[in-house]
Amino acid sequence: MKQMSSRLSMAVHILCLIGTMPAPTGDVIAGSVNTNPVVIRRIMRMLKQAGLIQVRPGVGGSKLLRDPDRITLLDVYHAVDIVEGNSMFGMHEHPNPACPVGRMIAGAMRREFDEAQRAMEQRLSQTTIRRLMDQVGRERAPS
Amino acid sequence: MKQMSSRLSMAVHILCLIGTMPAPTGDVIAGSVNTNPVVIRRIMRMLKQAGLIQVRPGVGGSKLLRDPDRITLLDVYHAVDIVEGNSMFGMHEHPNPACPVGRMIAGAMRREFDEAQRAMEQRLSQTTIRRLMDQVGRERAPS
DNA sequence: CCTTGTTAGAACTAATATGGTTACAACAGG
DNA sequence: CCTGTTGTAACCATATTAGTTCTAACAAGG
Repeated sequence: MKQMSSRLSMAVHILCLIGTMPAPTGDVIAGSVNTNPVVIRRIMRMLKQAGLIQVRPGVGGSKLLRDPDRITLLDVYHAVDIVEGNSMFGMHEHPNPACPVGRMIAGAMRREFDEAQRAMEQRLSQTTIRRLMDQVGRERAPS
Repeated sequence: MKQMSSRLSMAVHILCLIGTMPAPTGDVIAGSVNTNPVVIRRIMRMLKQAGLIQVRPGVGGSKLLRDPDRITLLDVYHAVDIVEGNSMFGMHEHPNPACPVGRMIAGAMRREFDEAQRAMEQRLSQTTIRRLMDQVGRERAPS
């Protein structure tokens, strides 16, 4: 299976940077993430639309619109990793309705997949950007 | 984000069919899943390699190699939905080591993503093929 | 032996998502 | 006005996916 887009990890990286540095520009962020500034801008637009950050056009610089204690990985996930229909599990769409198994299997599977996804999202919602910022700071100290 | 491959849902469908019908051929299965037989064979090869089913070449027909009580959705997931490095969360690969955040963020995120994935897999491991077969049978009865 | 129905799999295609890149417009402050 | 920045469209190379065509191998019945 294909991995999830790395947009989520880049977005978390971006938020941690904005929470740590004073108003970094897109180019500075791109330098830390190590990618093209346009890629950063694309993701920052999604974070903006989700109400997580504010960006000053023209003059540059961005800041968090919410306390990092109140931004969870699930918030970021929803902001940047939108899946059609909100279900990450792809399903074959036209099982044969003439077959009893074909007719009933889709609904039964959907329920199980939804539960599995809910478990993942519940875990993501328990980690905040603050927590990651703290980890970065702590590991940095001993040097 | 792109949805996961529908191989997982097709594989579950296949296993439920094999557990329900007596030795269905690939074409019959393809009829119920409503796709090309080669797609079915591709998935069945993975299920074979995982030791979940046995297929009789030439003469046709397949059967489960394990009691459906002992096949979980996680088993099927592992059989067909292999992700490189076993991590479903893609991460940007070269954060700038010259930046404190860039240097430390990858490990911190990896831990959180792994936990989220574990939560999902744990939930998948709690549902068996038998359970889905039963649901199909039960819902079919009232007709 | 040979016909038939099947599994096995290589090779190819169209559609789609993705990260990256270039180019240019809009904007704000000195 | 000049400069550095954000905003965005357009395009590209790559990879995954489900699907398709085609051919070979195989096993059983006649």
